[in-house]
Amino acid sequence: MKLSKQFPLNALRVFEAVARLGSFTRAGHELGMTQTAVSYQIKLLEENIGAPLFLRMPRQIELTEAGEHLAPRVSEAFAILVEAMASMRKTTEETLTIHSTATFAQQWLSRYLGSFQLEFPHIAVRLVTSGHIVDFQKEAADVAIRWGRGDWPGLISHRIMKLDFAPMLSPKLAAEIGGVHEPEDLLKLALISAGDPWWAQWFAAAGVKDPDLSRYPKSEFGTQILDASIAIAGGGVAMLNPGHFQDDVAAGRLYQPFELTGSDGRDYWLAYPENRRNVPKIRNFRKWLLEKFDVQQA
Amino acid sequence: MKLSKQFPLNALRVFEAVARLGSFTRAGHELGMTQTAVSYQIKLLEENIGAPLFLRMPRQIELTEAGEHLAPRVSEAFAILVEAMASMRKTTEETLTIHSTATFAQQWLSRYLGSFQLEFPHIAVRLVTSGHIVDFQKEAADVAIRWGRGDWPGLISHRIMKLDFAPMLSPKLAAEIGGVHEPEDLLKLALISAGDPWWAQWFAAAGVKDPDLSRYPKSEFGTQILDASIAIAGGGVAMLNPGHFQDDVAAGRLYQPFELTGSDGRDYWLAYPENRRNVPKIRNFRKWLLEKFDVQQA
DNA sequence: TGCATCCATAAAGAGAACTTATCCATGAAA
DNA sequence: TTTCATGGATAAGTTCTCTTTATGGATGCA
Repeated sequence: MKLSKQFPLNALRVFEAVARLGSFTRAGHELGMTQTAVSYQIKLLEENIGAPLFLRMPRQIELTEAGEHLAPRVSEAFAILVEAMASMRKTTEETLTIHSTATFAQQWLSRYLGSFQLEFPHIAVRLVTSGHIVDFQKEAADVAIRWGRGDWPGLISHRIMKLDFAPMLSPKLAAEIGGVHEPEDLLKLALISAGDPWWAQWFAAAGVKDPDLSRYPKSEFGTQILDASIAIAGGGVAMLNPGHFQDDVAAGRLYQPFELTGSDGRDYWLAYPENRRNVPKIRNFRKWLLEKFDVQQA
Repeated sequence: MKLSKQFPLNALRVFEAVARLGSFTRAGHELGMTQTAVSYQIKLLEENIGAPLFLRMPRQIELTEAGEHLAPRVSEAFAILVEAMASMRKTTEETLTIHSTATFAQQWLSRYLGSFQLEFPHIAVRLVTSGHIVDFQKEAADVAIRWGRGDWPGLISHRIMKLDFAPMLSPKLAAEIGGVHEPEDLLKLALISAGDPWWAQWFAAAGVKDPDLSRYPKSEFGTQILDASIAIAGGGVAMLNPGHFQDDVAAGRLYQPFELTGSDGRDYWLAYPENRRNVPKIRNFRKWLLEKFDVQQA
């Protein structure tokens, strides 16, 4: 179906109002234009069709046969458009799409999102976890939780969590080797995702010279969640973000032998497009999230 | 349902084309506008909705979830509008509404209209007979057959038949009184619609002095058809337009004793609004009608 | 590496649509 | 009957949306 540029959409909109209100003047009033403009549009439409749509009586107008035929179809079509646009606006206003790293989603969001829903029951949340960094141009995302340096152009970023890391293992495994007292003790155990640069960085910070990490398998699992699962199962020592695994530590599933944490200068950030900072659902989410992390807000 | 002036109808039209063709450039081409204009309209719509409708990939675009949701509704609505307008145009282009006097409709149009339908099979004819003079402003009429002086402002008028009149009666009735030889003979018979000024006018033209028409009943029947029926039934002499009753004369039902006809300067005219003279159905009807009456055409 | 394709942006221009001012016709009220 | 209020039509001038022109950036293809 082709809709040429000269299809009189505006005139039809005006016609709909006039047909419904039975008056040029009233229609103009509703549409926020003068009676003259209404008259002009109706004339345009009548010329386009080639037949009068209204009978001009002294102090009133009446639909002609043609107008009587056209009116219901026009209002039906416009009703569909209005309804479609309304539902569109509603869903975009009321569903918040969060892109997040898998780890953050699982270890943090999944636990606390409930309180957000309670606080903002009319906002539906769609949580999308993806490995790659979100491009707001290309994905229908409202906000993203990323890690990095927070210097993304066009985005507003709030640091929500320091991304530091420390070795963690199951208390049982630690006991098996008579406890972990010195950083070097860790080298007796399997290092999970040993290829991760965080290992070398942490050992360097701990003053361990030449830990020879090359003798461990180089496999990497990509998400801390997996590393953590292995560690909890006693499969070795994982390099994890303590902030994410406080619960497991508290429950005795994981044990962090050293306070020392490493950091590569990258942290967790909440980010969203600068030009959408005032969209209510985004503002609400930002406020809620930053409060949870006790971040000073502007 | 209210459709405010800023409801983005144009943008929706553009959106429909883009969604269907999958390209700003192609949509612009179809709509007869540049890619830039399409881009502008889509952006407008996206701002109005508050969510992107297309994912901008390097060399292609893709509907977002939102766009995917909106597109079918929009095309449905526009399909209804297009269909309604098309059927509207079609019926107004293809049905010709003729307003006519009852006499002309019955005595002339009803007999010859068939040949018009044969010649223009795609034009449907609606024939409306009405006593009052048609106001093209107030009635959905395309053409009118009227009698008068042809000097109606805003209308184009073609004289199609002289409106003259002559006494007519049934041959049988004429024989009963030994034939009608002199105008005075008519006064022996009942004069139908004797109050009609045409009687006085005709007798004056015939040189009959003081016919004393007041002794006849003053009843008038309004249409020549009725007068004619009475005359055919032998109920008296009627003052009729010979042009309308040629067939009855030929068939021996009526008899016109004198060649002399009266006229009050008013004739039958085909009339239609000046500004619609080039509407095809009107042009076709005018040509056909004037040919039937051998009228010189411009 | 160069060319073609496709969309985005900025600035300037065109033209449709709107407003102001005025008129006309009619019905109701004085 | 005259006057006033209502509702629409018309003409001319103006506004402002939409469009185009010009340009740039990104990507895929040869």
